[in-house]
Amino acid sequence: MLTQISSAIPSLSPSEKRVAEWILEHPKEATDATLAHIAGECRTSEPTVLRFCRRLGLGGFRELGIRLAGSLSAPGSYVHRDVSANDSTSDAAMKVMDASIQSLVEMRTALSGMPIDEAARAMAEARQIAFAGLGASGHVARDACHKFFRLGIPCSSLLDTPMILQFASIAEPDDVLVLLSHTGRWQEFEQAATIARERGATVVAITNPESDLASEASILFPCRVVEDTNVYTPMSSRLGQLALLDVILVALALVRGSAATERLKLSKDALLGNT
Amino acid sequence: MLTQISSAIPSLSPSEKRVAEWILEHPKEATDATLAHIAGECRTSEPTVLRFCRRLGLGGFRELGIRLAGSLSAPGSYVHRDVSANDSTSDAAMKVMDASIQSLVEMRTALSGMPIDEAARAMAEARQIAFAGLGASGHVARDACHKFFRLGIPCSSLLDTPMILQFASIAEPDDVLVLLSHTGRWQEFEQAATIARERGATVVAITNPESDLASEASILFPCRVVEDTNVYTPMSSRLGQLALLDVILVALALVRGSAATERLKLSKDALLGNT
DNA sequence: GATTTTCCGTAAGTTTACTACATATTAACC
DNA sequence: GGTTAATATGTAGTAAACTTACGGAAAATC
Repeated sequence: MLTQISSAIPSLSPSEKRVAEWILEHPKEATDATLAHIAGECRTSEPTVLRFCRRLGLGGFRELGIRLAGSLSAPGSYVHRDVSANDSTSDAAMKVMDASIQSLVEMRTALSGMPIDEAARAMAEARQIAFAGLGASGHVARDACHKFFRLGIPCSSLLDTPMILQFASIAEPDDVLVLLSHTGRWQEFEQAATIARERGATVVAITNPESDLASEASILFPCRVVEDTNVYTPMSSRLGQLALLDVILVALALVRGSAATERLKLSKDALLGNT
Repeated sequence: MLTQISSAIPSLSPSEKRVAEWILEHPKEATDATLAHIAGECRTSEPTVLRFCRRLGLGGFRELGIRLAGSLSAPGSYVHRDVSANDSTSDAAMKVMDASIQSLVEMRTALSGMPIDEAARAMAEARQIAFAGLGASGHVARDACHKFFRLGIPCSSLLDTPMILQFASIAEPDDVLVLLSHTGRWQEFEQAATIARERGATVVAITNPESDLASEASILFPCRVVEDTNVYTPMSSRLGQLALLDVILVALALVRGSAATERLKLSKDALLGNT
């Protein structure tokens, strides 16, 4: 918002410019200021201030305060900043946490465009679900397997390419194969997806939407990879994937209704006070 | 602000409670809503809404919108609200993500009180590191093992109690044993910690600070468990643990300096464009 | 069962945001 | 250089918003 204002300054009329500058200098004060107050401070009239708001694409003056307050408390919160070798440990720690939080926040906003319902419905009727992933994604697959298993659905995790291909070639129409891959560049994944679909199974892909794998999937969860140029930065996108699977799990539990809920409860009770 | 509202609910009168709940359910809408609109939605009168604002320590209604807008884009805007059976899928999805983000944010603030430096130094000089965890924590252990291994340090993951005890009983002074347990109530963990310490090894515990295990550890990372009463809510604290291990990893890399960095880079290059 | 306290809504008052119109100022063009 | 068009700015008014004051109802207390 503040940057938006400053970039709009050149195209503003003289008195509107004064308004813009005053707001940039006193953003805090501007949030709860009244139209008359700002007009007075800028030695101009109320309609001018209002016109200034309109020119920014705002609906009215009230919206200015809201938007201003929003971008005021947001500033730089959880931006992804690279860790450098001469950071103190606590600086680095904060940066890593920020990056992780950031990736979850991004995942959250991306959620609205994802076929969660579709996936949940497909899984609800599945005979079995297999989660496939290599390397870091393998851990996610294993974790997912463990979680979905608690709903009472037969699950397995496939952690190497031969296993994945084998599963695909014996898949049946009511099986669901979930493929986890950050870039989607392993050719074997694409192959497995094709084979499994030919056999009528549902293929869910959690991967880069531009990859070949993505185009082969029945249901696609697009997850863009953040280019990690920095060596210190760990794969925080992995956290996003884990959270995404949590989301799908809960959606599935909702679709399946009371039976699933009951199973979740039982497995939770069995552990009560442990792990 | 949102957390402030939800924590104030018990001390509110019935109709004010309705206002609070409506705002928590429609925080976005509430930012630019008018007094009359909220009153209508909650089937109450305008003064009631205003009194609600005052009770929160706000100067007036206008301030509510501002503060709300602020905390919506701010760090702590992700309140933990339980998923209920009649939530829509997308509502539930958002709630799950919010809970996950929330747990990371909490972890972030807790970070300052954690012995990251100490752990990193101990690990930097270690002959080997073992990560132990059961169930869900087992996945975290395996994940950690995989990550730390990339620094060039011999690592192993211990996923059942016999293995953990065995490791403890053959541990050597420059070994590091990392014990992962949400509640810290498994007695075997406590035993393992005692044995390993007797043999001179360093025991790092990531667990509930009130547990017996916590008191046996050489280095303690206190992680409080959120009492998950709701069946739908998955263990989002697991994400916090994963992120914490990322943090320790980076700290370790910083302590070890260029050699470790180089190894990280190599293992990343080997995967370039994959996984 | 009476009395006090708290809660809530009606109605009035005041401020605030917004609109319509009029005037000044600048820019363009003949 | 004067006239016209266009834009920029201000004034006045209006409708809607926020706030206050007061009175009645419900709940709690004695």
